Amino acid sequence: MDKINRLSKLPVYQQLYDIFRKKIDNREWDIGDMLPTEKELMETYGVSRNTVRDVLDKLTNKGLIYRKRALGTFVAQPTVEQGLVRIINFTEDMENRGLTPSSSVLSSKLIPASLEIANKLQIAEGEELAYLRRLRLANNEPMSIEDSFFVHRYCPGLLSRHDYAAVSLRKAMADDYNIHWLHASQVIRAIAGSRETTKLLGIPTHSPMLFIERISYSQDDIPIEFLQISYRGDRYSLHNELNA
Amino acid sequence: MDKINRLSKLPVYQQLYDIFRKKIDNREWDIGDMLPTEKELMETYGVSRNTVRDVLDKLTNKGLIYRKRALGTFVAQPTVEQGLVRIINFTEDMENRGLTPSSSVLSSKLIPASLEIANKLQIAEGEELAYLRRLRLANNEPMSIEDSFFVHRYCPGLLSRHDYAAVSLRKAMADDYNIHWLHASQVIRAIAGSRETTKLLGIPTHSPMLFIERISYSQDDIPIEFLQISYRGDRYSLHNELNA
DNA sequence: TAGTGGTCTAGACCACAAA
DNA sequence: TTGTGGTCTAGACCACTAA
Repeated sequence: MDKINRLSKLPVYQQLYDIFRKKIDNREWDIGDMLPTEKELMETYGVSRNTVRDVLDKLTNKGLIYRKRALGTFVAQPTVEQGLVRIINFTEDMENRGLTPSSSVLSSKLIPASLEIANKLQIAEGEELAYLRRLRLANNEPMSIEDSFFVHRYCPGLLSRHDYAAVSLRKAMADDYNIHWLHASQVIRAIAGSRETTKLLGIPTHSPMLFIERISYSQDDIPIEFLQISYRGDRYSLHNELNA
Repeated sequence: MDKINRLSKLPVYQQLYDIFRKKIDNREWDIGDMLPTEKELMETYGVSRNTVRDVLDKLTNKGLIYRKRALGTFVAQPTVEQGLVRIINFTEDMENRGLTPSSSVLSSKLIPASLEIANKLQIAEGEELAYLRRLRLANNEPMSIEDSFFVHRYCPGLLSRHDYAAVSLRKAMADDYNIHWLHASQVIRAIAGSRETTKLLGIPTHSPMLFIERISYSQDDIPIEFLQISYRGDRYSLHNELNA
């Protein structure tokens, strides 16, 4: 049973957020279920209504729950558009789309940073980068080519630690180097696929591709990874919701 | 001078939000400026601190302001990524990018809904649509082709009311039919430009294009407009921020 | 030390949906 | 009518930054 620890350094609302978040992830509160009323939550956790509401507001903003006046608070259907809001990896992305992901490593080596990449990662030209090129598949059909560039100084030996056809880079960064992504900045474009890329994906030369470039920042707000993804235009699209 | 009207049907926080929003838009509170302290805002508008904070929280979530503990609250730099979060029109989008927008109308007529469009707009196949095709330019260079389809029943006579090379459709819908966009749902893809589209844009046939399809909903949550935009891949890209 | 935002409490009354 | 979430108040103490 989760309780609020008044002696913890974490604020009450943060602890409560984590508790609720876990219940939703566990399906203890399942999709469509009504949460306990605000009054019940106050009593269960011994906090004031404003604190409960503060937490529910945050979960509402994240799209995890929704409220119906006079009816209650409910667990929301997970949205599919998170690839444009939350950092998710290829595996999670494909599973959201009901596809089975797999990968193969095409290249894995240390290289010096080009001027362009050095600028994006705020490092010196020529600094050592860990470079990984992977082919991504969905239901065993090629979906995209991913080129990852890591500042090697922050994750020495990264490339030889795991087989990245099976292990997620995100997990390796977290477990081995205690680096967690805080946020990322990305640009989305349409390009004509290069001869090399289209050949790897088994599509005609110059086929249109959705091209994403992303810079990811660690919890200390340091840019660590530069990522280029070329998605097949015929298989991949992005969805999102806009507000007024 | 803006005051809170206690007799208004609008809640206090909503009025306060509108007041603050207007001050930011007017540059009365300019970018980087420190806002009055929470205490001052309480006194100026005669509301409690929680209400002030509630409003500042909402503005923070929208990215319009940011807070620095012990220092104050400040007006944020406008972000350029709003095209992936907020509904904005071509004019606003180009101005955000520092470009000068212009338009020309290529076609304007009533047509029956195809099955595909009828499904997206939740109407019967063959129902009358107002169709408008426009060429969009930035700094007098072609940027995109926009095809708009409106359910004509909700905006009879739309096409003959204004010259849509100059007047925004959004403004016409609001002023003439009292229809305001509540939200929209869109899909982003990379496609090869058709012979017709590329010719209109003055680029090689089959050039890659960023293709956006959007369904926009009125304040009553009724789908009113279906929009297809083909952006030149060499001139247009989307930026956004992701969180963990 | 003074002043800021960050967190939290204990109440109050209102608006809406369902029985 | 009952019970829900929506709005609002008045206060308290804490944590951080700058002088």
